[in-house]
Amino acid sequence: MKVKLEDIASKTGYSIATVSRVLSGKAVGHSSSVEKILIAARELGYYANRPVYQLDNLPLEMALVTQHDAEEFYSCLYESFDRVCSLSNIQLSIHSLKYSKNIVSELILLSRFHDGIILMTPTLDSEQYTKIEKGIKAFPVVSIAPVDENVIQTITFDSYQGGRLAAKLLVESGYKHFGIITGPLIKWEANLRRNGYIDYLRKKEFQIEWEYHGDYSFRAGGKAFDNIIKQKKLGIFSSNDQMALGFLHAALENGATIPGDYGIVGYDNMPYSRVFYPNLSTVNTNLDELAENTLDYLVNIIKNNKPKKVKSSTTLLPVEIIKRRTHTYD
Amino acid sequence: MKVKLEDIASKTGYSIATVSRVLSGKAVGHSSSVEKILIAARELGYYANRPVYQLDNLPLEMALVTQHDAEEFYSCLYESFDRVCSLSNIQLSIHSLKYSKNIVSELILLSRFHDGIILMTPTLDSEQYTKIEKGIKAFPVVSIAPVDENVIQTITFDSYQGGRLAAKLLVESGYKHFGIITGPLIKWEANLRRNGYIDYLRKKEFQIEWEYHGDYSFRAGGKAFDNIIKQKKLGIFSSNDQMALGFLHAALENGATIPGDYGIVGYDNMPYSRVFYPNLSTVNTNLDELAENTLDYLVNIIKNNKPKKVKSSTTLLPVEIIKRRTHTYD
DNA sequence: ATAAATAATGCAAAATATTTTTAAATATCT
DNA sequence: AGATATTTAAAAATATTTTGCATTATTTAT
Repeated sequence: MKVKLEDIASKTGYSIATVSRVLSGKAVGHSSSVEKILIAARELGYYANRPVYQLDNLPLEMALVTQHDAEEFYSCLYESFDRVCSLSNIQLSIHSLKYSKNIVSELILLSRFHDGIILMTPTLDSEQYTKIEKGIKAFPVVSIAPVDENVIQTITFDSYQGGRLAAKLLVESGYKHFGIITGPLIKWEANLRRNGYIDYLRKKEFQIEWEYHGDYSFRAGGKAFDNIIKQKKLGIFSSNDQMALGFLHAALENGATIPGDYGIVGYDNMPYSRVFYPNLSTVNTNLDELAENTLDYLVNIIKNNKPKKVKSSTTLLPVEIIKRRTHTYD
Repeated sequence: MKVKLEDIASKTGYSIATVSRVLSGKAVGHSSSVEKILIAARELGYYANRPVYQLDNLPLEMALVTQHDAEEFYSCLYESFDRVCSLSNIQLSIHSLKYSKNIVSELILLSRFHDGIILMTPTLDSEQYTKIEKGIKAFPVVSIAPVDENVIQTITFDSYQGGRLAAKLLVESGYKHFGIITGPLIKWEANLRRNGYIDYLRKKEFQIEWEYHGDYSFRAGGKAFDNIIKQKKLGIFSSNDQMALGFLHAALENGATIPGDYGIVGYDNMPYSRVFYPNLSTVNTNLDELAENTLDYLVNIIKNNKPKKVKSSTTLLPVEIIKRRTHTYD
């Protein structure tokens, strides 16, 4: 059912005339009724054929769009966004487009019912982002996954630096031979992490001697171990914690010792990496910071009604290395 | 901006008149235009002031409402629902009301923009469910968390039976003394799991000698260990895997052996419980089955336009025990 | 404390916006 | 070719929003 002024009137107890005046910004003073009516209109999901007069403290509605997987990472990501939103009077909804046939048209639909969209869709390339950008025009969007070209405003972690830090830690620990378990290379951040790792090693005149392409799953970590070269003491960087733990698990099951036979550094610093035995050394990303930055950016665009910049830019949030038990060269 | 027939007309290329006839169900034959127009209306989010004529294969929009936490469980739950929805032409969105001040009014808002709602809000009591029921009237809703009284149609796992199965396993393994790490007792399923456990033990003329009230977090499991009675060989049931793993972790860190000093059985059969060392014995819940049952129920109500039953009922899905490494009496 | 000014509100008429219907044109099928 | 189905443009019917005016409430000035 369509929402009418009548609905807002009966919800608030004012007349239709008053509601009309408030919504069109023609109310003279600033009685509490203005706020009441505007909030009620929001709550009921009122859509007029002209922009409705807005107040600063009205709740915003944001959509977090992902390609969901049964990984701890997503729980943590959602938890951060949920909490940060609750502190900023933002209503968050989460939408997975993992199985979507037509991402652009779904995003356009989402843009009708939200004030802003946060994209966490790492498999999209710049061509698809361009289509999205065209489809939703001036609508406030920000991506929290890196892209190959700068089509959409992006706020994301410095994956390249993360790869470098992992390499640095393993080199400084004393490793001379190196391997990597990558994420799916269709995801741009998996490439960045890999490049950072390889580039640092190259600068130190090392190179990777073993590489396994995983899919971020625990199981892939185990498969990586089945595939490992057994002759050398390898320092290994895994593109996420889950694969690192899978590797660790398989290694221990098969009688290998870590650290000792292998050193391993993960990425994400997920809760379980702290408690899995031996505790995983990893690259920490501060999801709260990501959520705060992202939401601040969107809120700023929305409230100040700024047009989006013509040239999009990328903000890289710093990551840090967490030294635990699995990186040393014993 | 409000969606008008004109928008649908220009999107589909038909005239406003045709769109009007299709939407009001007055189209005579069944040309492909009927479907095209109805789908476009859906995609654009058209809301009329009268019910719009529906087709069987139109996508439905469902809201999964949770009280989100950074636990693996939620990733798994969402993954199941996301996958099952994609197979049934359902658009899923996820909403956390963890920090919501007014759950009822938010659900009413959600009901305006969705065809059905799935509630996973274990902290609500029957009084609050009654308010929800009244607020959304005949709108299709189903709860996947148990409630103390049957206010809303519920499809959930047999938590009580899960507690019984855990007790049975520990008794059959040879334990004579028992403990429990409960979930937050404000959540009804935590009570059911506890009751099932205690009732089975009582029937076998045992009783719990140690109890710790946790909050489902990993950390709570560790705290439970700090609190444990050290004199006896205890069989312990933890209300979820995460606390069981926290207990296990703390036990190993402190030199206890499991199984040996303690036997422990978890609940949920989360991915990590399979790989944590020693592998956790636990109660398995089939989330896919839950998603399928829940969505089937809602789709049936929506498509057949059935009025909801006056008396709500509860469907309990069976759970099964998974015997791994932590329940034996060595 | 009282009068004057200003603000808030509702009713109902007027103005708009949106949808439905009518009548005619065009396409498709037999 | 004739019958039927589909579609449209424009008129008619509805629905929704805005506005003028009167009334009441609140604030400000004296």
